[in-house]
Amino acid sequence: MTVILSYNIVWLTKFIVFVTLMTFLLYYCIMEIRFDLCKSLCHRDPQETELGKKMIENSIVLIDEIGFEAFTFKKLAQRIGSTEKSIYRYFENKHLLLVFLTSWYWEWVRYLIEINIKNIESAPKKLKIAIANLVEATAENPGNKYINENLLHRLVIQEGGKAYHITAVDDENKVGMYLSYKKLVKLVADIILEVNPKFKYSSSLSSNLFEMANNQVFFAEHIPQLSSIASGKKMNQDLIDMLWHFSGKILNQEV
Amino acid sequence: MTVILSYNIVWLTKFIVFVTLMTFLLYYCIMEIRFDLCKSLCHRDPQETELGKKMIENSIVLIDEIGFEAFTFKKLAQRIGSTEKSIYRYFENKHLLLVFLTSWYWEWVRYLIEINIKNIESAPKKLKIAIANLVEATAENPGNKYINENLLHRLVIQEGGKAYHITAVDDENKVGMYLSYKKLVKLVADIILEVNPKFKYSSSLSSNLFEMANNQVFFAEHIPQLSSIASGKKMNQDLIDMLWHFSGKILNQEV
DNA sequence: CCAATTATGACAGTAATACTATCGTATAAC
DNA sequence: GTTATACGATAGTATTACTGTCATAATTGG
Repeated sequence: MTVILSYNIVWLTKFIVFVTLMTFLLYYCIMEIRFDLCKSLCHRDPQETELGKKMIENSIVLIDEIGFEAFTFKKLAQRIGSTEKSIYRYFENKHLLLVFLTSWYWEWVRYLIEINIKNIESAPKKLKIAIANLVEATAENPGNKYINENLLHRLVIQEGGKAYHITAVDDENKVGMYLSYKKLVKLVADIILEVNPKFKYSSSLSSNLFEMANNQVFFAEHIPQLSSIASGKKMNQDLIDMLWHFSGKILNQEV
Repeated sequence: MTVILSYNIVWLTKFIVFVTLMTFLLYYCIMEIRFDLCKSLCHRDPQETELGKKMIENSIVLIDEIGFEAFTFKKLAQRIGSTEKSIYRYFENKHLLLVFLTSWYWEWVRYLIEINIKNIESAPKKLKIAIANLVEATAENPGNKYINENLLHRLVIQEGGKAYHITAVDDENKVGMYLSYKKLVKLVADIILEVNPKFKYSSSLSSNLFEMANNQVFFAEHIPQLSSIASGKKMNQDLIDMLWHFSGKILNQEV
């Protein structure tokens, strides 16, 4: 009897170890959120290979460190112990890598907003959640093992506009390269219309919330005279309050 | 008597010709508005020489044609029949040329707003004029013989953000490179405070008016799903109406 | 009006950038 | 066990973003 019991305990232990390992494995999988981005963005999807993930992970760090202008595929290759050519097999050029990164970021923000408003009835509450998420897309839970959302957000604040402020903007738009941003802006524009169905400028207010949020953080941190928000611990909350104040006034919603 | 009269007529004619010529000369001088920009922006002030003016005039056209990324001093030199080296004697690099051009533009907008609100008493009217001027800085009167303000405005809409979205933003800010933009934002922020002295976010609303105006034009023309404004003949008026509507709501001013 | 200074053009040169091409090997797929 | 493919290694090219030198033209000062 004691022998059988001890056998059972051994198997139970083994089972528990197995379940724990599977949980970690599952967690590992969940921790690697993958987004279906526009096919034109890359030759090969970097989310599907180890090398590709290394490129994503380290390009974010490197661009954040030295800025997009100084960033080159050669430097990235050196950092991940690969070659320029291998990176070119994934991305046609560094500009498309930037569009990939910003698209991934906007997908991530949309994903966050969507899960957070899922069970919310009140439209103003939805808008409040959307604003909070677009300002602090990183704080709550890290969504990905190899993508540092905090850094990525900083990157989008610093370099995001360069993704579409280019000569070929019309061609790139035609093949759907800015779809992630458009879908996000539409999501929030629809919430805005829920709050005030008669409002004429839902798309402009929506896109301006995103642009203004990032811009005001940039100003607060680098050209403070251009912003009423001060950088520091309270910055994000102050920014959320301001965006919410503006939206409330514009949409005739008393808060 | 007739002889004396005819003599008088000859002198009168000469006088008229002289006055006309002087008027043209004066007009010529007025047509070349010069702004005192930050000394760090250029080695030699291009506004003071023929070659420098050629650089300004043609860099605007060239950047508008091929985009800032593809723009090089070599191409500009070829276009004006000069050499790379000569351009480097005026500007350290193409980035500083861009900062120079955008600064000139912001000085020009501030100049326009200031002369147009000079004799206005009502603060809301001042704000309305400011908004109209920041959207249509070009329409009324061309301010400069060698600078095409229309093109320059398009350039600022397309490439303006790149002037400060750089790694060295803090250093450049320290030496006063963005002073023109700061002064303009301050001018409008003060008008906003005149409209509503209790308003907490005057700087942010002011900078956002400028950023939003340019951004929404860019979206309207290139990624229309991101804007409620449609490109075309009515675009500018629609944009003015929207900015005025937003400002009015935010500042509790019924329009 | 001449001397001195300064601005420009002509030409050369360099390190880095933004790619493209070829080839051998390792690895995964069928 | 062959075949496809992914990757690394190496080489090469046109262009970019500058810097340096020198002769000449234009402007300024006395």
